[in-house]
Parts: sequence; structure tokens; C-alpha cells
Amino acid sequence: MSLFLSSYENRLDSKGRISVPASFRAALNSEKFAGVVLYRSFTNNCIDGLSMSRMEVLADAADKMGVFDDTRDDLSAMLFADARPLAFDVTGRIIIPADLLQHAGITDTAIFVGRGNSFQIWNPDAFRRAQNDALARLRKSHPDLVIGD
Amino acid sequence: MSLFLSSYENRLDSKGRISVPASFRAALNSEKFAGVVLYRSFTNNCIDGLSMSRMEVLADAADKMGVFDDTRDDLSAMLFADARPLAFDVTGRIIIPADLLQHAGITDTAIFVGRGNSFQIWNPDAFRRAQNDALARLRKSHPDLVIGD
DNA sequence: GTTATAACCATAAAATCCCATAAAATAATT
DNA sequence: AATTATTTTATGGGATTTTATGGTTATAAC
Repeated sequence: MSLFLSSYENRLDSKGRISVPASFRAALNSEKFAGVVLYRSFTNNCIDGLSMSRMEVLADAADKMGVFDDTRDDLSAMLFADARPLAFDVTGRIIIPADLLQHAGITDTAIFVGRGNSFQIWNPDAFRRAQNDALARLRKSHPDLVIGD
Repeated sequence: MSLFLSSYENRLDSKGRISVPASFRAALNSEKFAGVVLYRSFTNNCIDGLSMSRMEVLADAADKMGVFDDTRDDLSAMLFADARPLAFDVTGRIIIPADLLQHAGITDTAIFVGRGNSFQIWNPDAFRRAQNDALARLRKSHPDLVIGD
């Protein structure tokens, strides 16, 4: 499976449609389901996105957690109940549900952010702030970090 | 077989009819029986729902339990005696029996909740409470959880 | 008859399809 | 390398279809 890489800022039109970046769609073109699955992020004010097949993998993994793991049922219930499967239209657009937009503070533009096997959708300004914060934390904890090593 | 995903809040009309969400009907469109099977949830104040074919799978599984297994009789008694096959009308609605509605505390609105191979029908407020509780437990046990990683 | 159930018709909102276009990216040519 | 041609992509809008919901009429049960 190819990865979700780089970031793309796109606009929502008057009907709430937004183009999923072409390179993200390319990463999904071998999927049965021509679309994405979106979630409210647990940890950030943003939207988490993945492929349907990856969602199924996570659901299976949750099922296979130890029977004594208290979080198992909660997790698998959440994965199914909170999943938003969104099919592409002919030109590769989706309509992001209103509650997800609100959770991420998105109005007229959104930025798709690659995360490898998944991606996120952010309010562009909120994302840049979060990036700066993350960078500051990294500099503090790993002053000599060189990407690639 | 496609999964039951996401949650949809719909209204009961004056005759007690309620639309089964289109995406749930789509997940059932290869079924012989054009409808759903409902029964009282064992574990929650809600209604459990599945396809007729999945009901048959559960029945087979019960059959394969040992003849001396006490739970077999109880299980199949519940499954068969309590199960309510409900056919869709032309527009995809069902009428949920009164005792099931009462068990779930549903009056004028209900929320259909995807659970993968099955689904549930809840009183919307009760469901949101349960979901918030589950989310709180998850945050506590997995503070850094990111769906997709 | 009365009541409940099923079939039928209607409608507003939402989602989807279809077509068009300008900008950007890619390929081809000189 | 520079220019031109071709394709892809993001975006927009109108037309059509689907969906959820309501009401009305027919049919069956008691």
C-alpha cells in the first residue's frame, strides 16, 4: 500500500464538497471502497482519515485484543459507531459531515496532512500552530536530530 | 459482506414507522430476506439488530455447542424466541415492536449505531451518554491513541 | 364496525451525477 | 533550455436522483 505523504490545502465549495488530494486518491486506487473513512481525532482538534481496508484491520486487531482487556469492547464499538465512510464523487471530492468540520474548526479551507498509513484534515491555521509547537518540543527534547539518520 | 458503520438518528412517525438508514439497507441488499432481525440486547438498554443470514450463522454456532451445554438452550431460546424479523416497506422503513421500544427507552427518535457485523438501536441521549463514557475510559487507558496508527 | 396493517402517493432536503473551465502539472517538441 | 502541446487537477454550477418523512387509501384481522 502506498503512503499518504505531504500536505495539501484545498477549498470547500458552496455545497460543502472538497477535493481529496490526487496523490491521496492514488494511494487508495486499489481499494474496494472508493473513498475514505473519517473519525473525530481523540487527541487533537482535527479529523483522522484512513482507508476502509485499514479500518477493517484496526477493527480486527481490536477484536483480537485479550478478552480481559477492558478497552476492547469500547475500542471496537467506537471504531464502528464513529466511522464515517465517505465515497468519492466522480472528480474525487467528498462531503465532510458538519460535526467533523466543527470539531476541527474548518469553515472554507482545510489542509490534508499525510501521516503514512493514515492522514489528518485540519483547519490550516490550527495545523500550522500545532506544527510549530511540535517542532519546538522536538528541538527541546532532541536538539541534534537529523532526519534520515 | 459490507459492514454496518457510523450512526444515524431518525424519527418515528405517528404510526411508529422509522427509516432504516440507507447505508444499512445497502449493507443488506444481497440478502434473501429484505429486512432485519431485532431482539433485546442482553447487555444494554438497547435493541440489537442483524441480517437474517447472520442470524442463521449464530443459530448454526449454537447448534454446534455440546448437547449438554446448559447455555446452549438458553442461548437458542433467546435467539429464536426473542428474535423479530421485520421486513422493509417500499421506502425502507420498519415498525419496531412496542416492547423493544420500551426496553430501549425509545419514544420519538432513535439512533441506529453500526457495530460491524451487527448494529444497535438506542435512545439517542442514552447512546451519547454510553459513548461519552466509553470515550472517557479509552482516553484514560490510551491517552495518546490516534486512529490510523 | 373498528382497528391494525400494508400499499400507495407526495415532498423537501440532501446527495449524486453530469458538464464546464481555469490553473497546474506533465510530456513532447524544437 | 525554452517553448509548445497534452493531460491532470481543483473548482464551480445546473440537473437529476435518493432519502427521510409525512399523509391517504386500500386490505385484512378481530
